[in-house]
Parts: sequence; C-alpha cells; structure tokens
Amino acid sequence: MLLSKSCVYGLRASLYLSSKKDQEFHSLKEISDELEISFHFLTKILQQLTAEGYIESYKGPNGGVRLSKNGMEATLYDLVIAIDGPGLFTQCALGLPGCGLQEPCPLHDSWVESRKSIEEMLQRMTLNEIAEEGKEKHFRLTAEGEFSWQ
Amino acid sequence: MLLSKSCVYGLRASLYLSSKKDQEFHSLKEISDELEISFHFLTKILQQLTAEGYIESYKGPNGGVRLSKNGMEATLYDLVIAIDGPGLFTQCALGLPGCGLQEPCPLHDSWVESRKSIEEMLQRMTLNEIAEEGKEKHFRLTAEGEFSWQ
DNA sequence: TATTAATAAGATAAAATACTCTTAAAACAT
DNA sequence: ATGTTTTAAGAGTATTTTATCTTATTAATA
Repeated sequence: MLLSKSCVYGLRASLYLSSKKDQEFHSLKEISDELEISFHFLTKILQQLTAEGYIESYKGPNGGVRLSKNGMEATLYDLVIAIDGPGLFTQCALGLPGCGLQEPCPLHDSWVESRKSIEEMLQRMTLNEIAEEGKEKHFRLTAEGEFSWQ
Repeated sequence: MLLSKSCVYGLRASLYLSSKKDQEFHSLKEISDELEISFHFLTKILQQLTAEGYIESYKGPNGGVRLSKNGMEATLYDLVIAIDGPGLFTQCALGLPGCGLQEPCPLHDSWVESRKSIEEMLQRMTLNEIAEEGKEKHFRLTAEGEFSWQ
C-alpha cells in the first residue's frame, strides 16, 4: 500500500473537516461515526496533526476539532509527511540506501518519475481548494458513499 | 512504503539471478550472502516465486535456484503481483471500496495516473532486458553497491 | 459548584509483517 | 549405502502497525 492506514484516516478526517465550510468544531465522535474509523485510533492520529499545527482542538462540551488556517492552506502532501514521514518521497523503490544518480538501482530513473507524479497528486491543491471542488463533484470520502459536501 | 520488504527482497533476488547469464543454479546461501538478506526469510519468498513458476529449484549438493524461461520473460510487475498481490494496482489511494469513475474520491483521477506510471515502471522491461541494460549501466542491487553484473 | 461532554495521553491488546529455528525431503558425491 | 549439501515446509519468535481500554484534563452549562 502507498499510504499507511493511519495516514489514510488522517487524510480522510482532514478532508471531512475541510468539507465543513463553517468554522465550527466537530467532535471526534461525529467524525469517527461518519467516516467509520475507530474513535480512539482516530484520536491518536488527529493529535499528531494538532501537534503539527494543521488542526485546532477545543476541549469540553461542544468541543472538537477544526482545521487551522495552516491546515486549510496545507496540501495532502504536508499531511502525509506529518503522519507517515518523508520516506515515500525520498527513499529508493528497492530500499537501497546508496541509490542515486551515480549508482542507480534498476528502478531509479522510473521511480523518480513515478514519485514526482505521486508528489504532484498530493501537492496539486490545498484542503481549501479540494473542498471547493468537492462541492461540485461530490467527492467520495466513505466506503458507502453516503457522505455529502456542504 | 510502496512495496513490502518481502517483495523488495524477491525482486532483488530475481534481478540477481537475471544478472547471471549462465543457466546454472545458484544456492540460496550465495544469494542471501551477496544481497545481505536473511537466508530463511529469502527461502520463503523464493518458494512463492517457485510455486508461481518464475523460478526453478534443484535440491541437493550443487543445487540452488535459477530463473525459469517464464521468469526470464517476466516483468517486475509480475513478481510484485506474485508476492504482494494486485492491491497496489487496483485499490483506491484512500482505500475506499466503491471509489471509481462515477463516485471518485478526491484523489481518484490523479491516482489512476500515478498508478499507471508505477505500472509502466514495473512493466517496461523483462528480467532478461533489465539484465542486458545492467551489464552496461552496472545497476545497484545492494546497499553498499559492491555487486557487479556479469 | 457539580455534572457532563469533550480532547489528551498512557497502557494494553490484537493483528499483520518480518524474521528465525527446526526438521524433513531430495539428490549428488564418495 | 552413507553422508553431505541443498531446498521445502512448518512452527515459533520479534517487531511494527493497528486498535482498544482506561484515566486524566479541560471547559461549558445547569
């Protein structure tokens, strides 16, 4: 798999938040229910994104999480780095430490290309921009697809 | 990571075998030593490739493994499918089962592109063809790079 | 101020992946 | 024939990832 489950959960939750145009806090219970992600597990992942400043949280009744200004301007690439680390974008496809232009593995050149393609996929738009497009195209965020962008 | 460790080990071992132009059997000990892969673990992985018909094995003294005719004409794509399964090439980047053209996730279109790029990387050449190129370009197959194509 | 609803954080458990060890089976060599 | 070298296969261990459970902390509201 390209991204870890943690990472995918983090992206989907962030996209969920971006889909809510209001600036309100949404509880983790709501998010985990809507996206069908384990509540406690999601908690952990969003704590990472909170620590990185992409998400703001508020405790107590009516508390929850929302995207920070930084978060709204962040790309999925930023979130992937925050959760999975930069490995996907820096490492050799065969995991060979010294691999590079001078002494490439058989996949090196092609992988640099493919990797760029993946980077572009994740960097093309900010969460805000994806949310805009989501309103038109009604992007899927759940398995069943019973989710609707506001 | 794109490919599992098992898969990477399997690819490297297959490339190693392809680099030996002779039709001789090479012992797993030799391969695991040269590529610095755990002997027993490599055994398991190559057994899968043997079961799939990409590798031929021979027991007893002077025994070992070599690429079958099928194996020499196989691409890295075939080997990845044999070890990791087809998931990488069929699944949604966000792991959403129903994702497709009609109800795409935010990454769908781009991911179809990136995925194609990865597929092309793995399908571009057969092991035989990579071996040819390897002789010219001395592709790296180890961390240290003290490996040489024959 | 007490209760309640929410996140934060740590400890634990389960599952998947990665790796190791042991024994069996095959086939060559002497 | 016997011993040795090799792959084959199964069981077992370790590590990492994923998931759950429990307790603490925060803040609104009644």
